[in-house]
Amino acid sequence: MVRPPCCDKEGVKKGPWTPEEDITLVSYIQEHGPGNWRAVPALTGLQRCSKSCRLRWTNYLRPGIKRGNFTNHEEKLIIHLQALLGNRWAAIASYLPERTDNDIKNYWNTHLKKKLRKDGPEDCQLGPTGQRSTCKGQWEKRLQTDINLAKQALSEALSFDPKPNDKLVPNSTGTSSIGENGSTTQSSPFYALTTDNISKLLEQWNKGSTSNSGSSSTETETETSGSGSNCAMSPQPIDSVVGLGLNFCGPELSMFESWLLDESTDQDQGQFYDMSLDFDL
DNA sequence: AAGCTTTTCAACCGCCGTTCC
DNA sequence: CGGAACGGCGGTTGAAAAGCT
Repeated sequence: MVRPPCCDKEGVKKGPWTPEEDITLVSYIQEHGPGNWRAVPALTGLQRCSKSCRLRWTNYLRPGIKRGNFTNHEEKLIIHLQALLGNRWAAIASYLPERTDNDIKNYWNTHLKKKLRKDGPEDCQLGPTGQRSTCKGQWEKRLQTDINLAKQALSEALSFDPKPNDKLVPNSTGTSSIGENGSTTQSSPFYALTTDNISKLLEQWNKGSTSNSGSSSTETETETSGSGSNCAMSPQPIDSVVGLGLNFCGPELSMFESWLLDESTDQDQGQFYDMSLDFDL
């Protein structure tokens, strides 16, 4: 049985929001806070469905949203995160608190996809095993495949006992972590890629790039400190990189970190692919 | 200047997982 | 426990703006 659309009622307005509607919604949320969206239309008198209200708030009216051009830094962050997480825009957006998932999604679809396609021939020449593959798939999709492979492998290797001298630093989820300086604290060839670790990586990168990335002269990275509140990479728990709680026993951190953070990713991507298949479990 | 095409992005749609009753 | 409702997410659409001829 197919549930009828939530807004499939008479008298429910669709289309662009008017300033008056925005004011009504903002006033309500200022008073009651966001949440309980189903009550919003009734309590505000807005002729909108609850979903529409929530969307308008989260994508447009919510304070702290940065609009306008994406900085070079943000762009690279999105590209890296998209490669890691796939089209999980909400997860990606959790690393760019000033951007909405919708914004990031739009930016990806309108700018970055095109950009990557343009750069495609180089990016897509080598597949994970080094052989040529079609550019159509794009390297980030193959990465996802690799992650899935790793997930499968991990489930088979659950009984794997770390060697005593594997200096993995367990975190709350029982996986390893990155040291405070952002570098790996262990020399083990295995490194558990967790949300926590990515957060730290990105945090490091953020710090580093604020001082040296400034390739975009029109918009500096200092924008991110504008609000000062939640613009630090909030490690708001996103789903594990590979979802489903997989702790990705992937390539050595230094390699992965290079791949993730390096400005020129081409070379490292290839290396990363090679490595992703090297740890044959 | 006008008409056509392309690009952008706000908003909608539908699915899915979670919560509530 | 099961069904309904809700909230959240990703994909898609379409109107407006921008660019091009």
